[in-house]
Amino acid sequence: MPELPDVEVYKLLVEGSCLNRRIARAEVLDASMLAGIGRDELESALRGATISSVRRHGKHLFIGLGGSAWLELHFGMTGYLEFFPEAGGRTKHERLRLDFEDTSRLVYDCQRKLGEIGLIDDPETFIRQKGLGPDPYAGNLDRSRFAELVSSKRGSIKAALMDQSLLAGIGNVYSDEILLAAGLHPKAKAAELSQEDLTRLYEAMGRILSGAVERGADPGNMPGFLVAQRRPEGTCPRCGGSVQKLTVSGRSAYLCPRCQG
DNA sequence: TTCCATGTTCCGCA
DNA sequence: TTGCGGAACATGGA
Repeated sequence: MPELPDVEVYKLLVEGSCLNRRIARAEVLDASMLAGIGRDELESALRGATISSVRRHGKHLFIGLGGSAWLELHFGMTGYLEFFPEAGGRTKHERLRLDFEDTSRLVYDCQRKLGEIGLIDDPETFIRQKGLGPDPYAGNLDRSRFAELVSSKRGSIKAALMDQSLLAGIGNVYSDEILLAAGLHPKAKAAELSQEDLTRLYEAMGRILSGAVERGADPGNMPGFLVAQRRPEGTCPRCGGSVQKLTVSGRSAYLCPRCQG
């Protein structure tokens, strides 16, 4: 589920397990996922590099390779990272494998291949070129700026939250979580929200994103969240009522009609 | 077999 | 100009 909280968890994983490790061997297992670089070029850029830092903006992860190069990862709908302390760890749909000198291994897996693997010089430039909006995690975006951005959109509030050029990192699942926590209907017009609505929304966003990261963004370990109820017969984690499914701006939206009337 | 899926991008149409 | 619906991408589970 690679939205902001998931990618933040991957960032913490790489920071906790790969920092200062030197890559002995890099293997691209599916070159069709590479963006703007060839297999040989990427593998040789990775080989011998030491992981020096990790950054995240929205749904993008940037792994510093020392010097001025960064490995850039996007996870599409099905991508994830897994770290293996021992040699030989495998996952089902490996697309990139980094073997460190101490035989530990980091695998990028992406079943549906809708993600992206790239090599960039500078995250700031990349973010600008992609046209990504500010990242709303952990106080990176203040309330008044958030209100200004959201109010500037003409469409639904759900579409606004998911617009990566407005705010980077919120996708379909977390937009639903945030709207339930704020008690706002996904089809409400962004530009028509009151200051009180915007404040509730901002605070709900902060709580949901931080809460999800604290729980490892694991749907099986997120009591009080809507994520496990995205199904027929799902019940609202706040009031116990039935969850409703709608299509909003082309995506499936789950909501509680009672809490989000 | 058909429908659906956490993302992004492009096209046509309001 | 903005936004929406639909399709495409690639793959697999229900």
